[in-house]
Amino acid sequence: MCVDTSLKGTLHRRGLRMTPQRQLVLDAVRDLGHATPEQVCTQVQAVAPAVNITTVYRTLDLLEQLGVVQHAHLGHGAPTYSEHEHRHVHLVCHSCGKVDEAPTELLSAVSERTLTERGFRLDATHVALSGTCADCAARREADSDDPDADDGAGTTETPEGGP
Amino acid sequence: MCVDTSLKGTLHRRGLRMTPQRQLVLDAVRDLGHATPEQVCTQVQAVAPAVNITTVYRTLDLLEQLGVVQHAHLGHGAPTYSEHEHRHVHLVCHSCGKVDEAPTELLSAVSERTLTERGFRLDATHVALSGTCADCAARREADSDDPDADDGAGTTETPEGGP
DNA sequence: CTCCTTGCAAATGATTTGCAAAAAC
DNA sequence: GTTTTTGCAAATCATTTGCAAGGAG
Repeated sequence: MCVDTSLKGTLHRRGLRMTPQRQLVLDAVRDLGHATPEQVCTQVQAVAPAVNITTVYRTLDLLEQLGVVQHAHLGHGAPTYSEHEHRHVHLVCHSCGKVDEAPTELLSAVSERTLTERGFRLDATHVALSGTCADCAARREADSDDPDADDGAGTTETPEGGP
Repeated sequence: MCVDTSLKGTLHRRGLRMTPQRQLVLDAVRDLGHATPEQVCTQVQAVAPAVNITTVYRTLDLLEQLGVVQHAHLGHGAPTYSEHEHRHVHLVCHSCGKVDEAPTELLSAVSERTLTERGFRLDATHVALSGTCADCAARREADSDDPDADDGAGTTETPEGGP
């Protein structure tokens, strides 16, 4: 093997240092699949309570620069981190917040089209597709035909029609 | 039958009141196409400097509940608001931050597929597709063609504007 | 006149930064 | 021993909230 894929090797090649915190953060990201910095921190602190959230933020940043992890924006505020190898498209339900994953090839046709028509190179892994998951769609349909009651602030009525 | 589409009418139907601030915020959203609360605020304050950003946030929230505007998450932190009628898919360059728009039908095939395969109802208007725009792709290619290994750690380049 | 809205200031929540102590090499 | 990393606390940024004054119906 010419290329050392271990975290230690990747760090050393850049003159950076291996620390338990860095390994823990990477483990947490791998473990959680896709997680916010806070979730990663919680996971890390389950093993090493002394680890500060600041370190988690810094380490996630570093690991991303190293190409070991990547982040995606799921719609609301929090970015989520996952392994760089673990490429997928996120499907986020904006009703219940559930995050599902789909293969990146789901968007390959779209990707081709944006490239051809606009020269826009779509990055499927950073994409979060918003919508309503099956469960929530069923719940809504059963409840009433309310096409877009976002957070149900008390108003049951939405007079908007089609264009 | 005759649905009053004016802001005043929409408000009155709910027992809410028409104010100059509300009209200004709506005008700004329409004017800007897709804008963050801060950008909306700046636009509004160009006409009425006394309007507070708090009011802008509250008004955008209200207008969204009324179905008059909607927000989309473009990837980084700031949500952007646009008219509900003005439905489009956002194409965000995560290198230069430029926002382009595409017709929603760009995702119709994907939408159908997620619905059939998973019961997931895609909301194309809340979607922001991330990628690299034509200009930035050209710039990168000229620099060096390294599509997968997103190094950039030691280089002078900062791919994301950063908060 | 009554209740909705606004503006201000302070609270909140997430992320960042400066710096001295601790750890890695 | 030298340089990188960490932990803490304070700073920052965007957004929200409480409350009294102001404005719409």
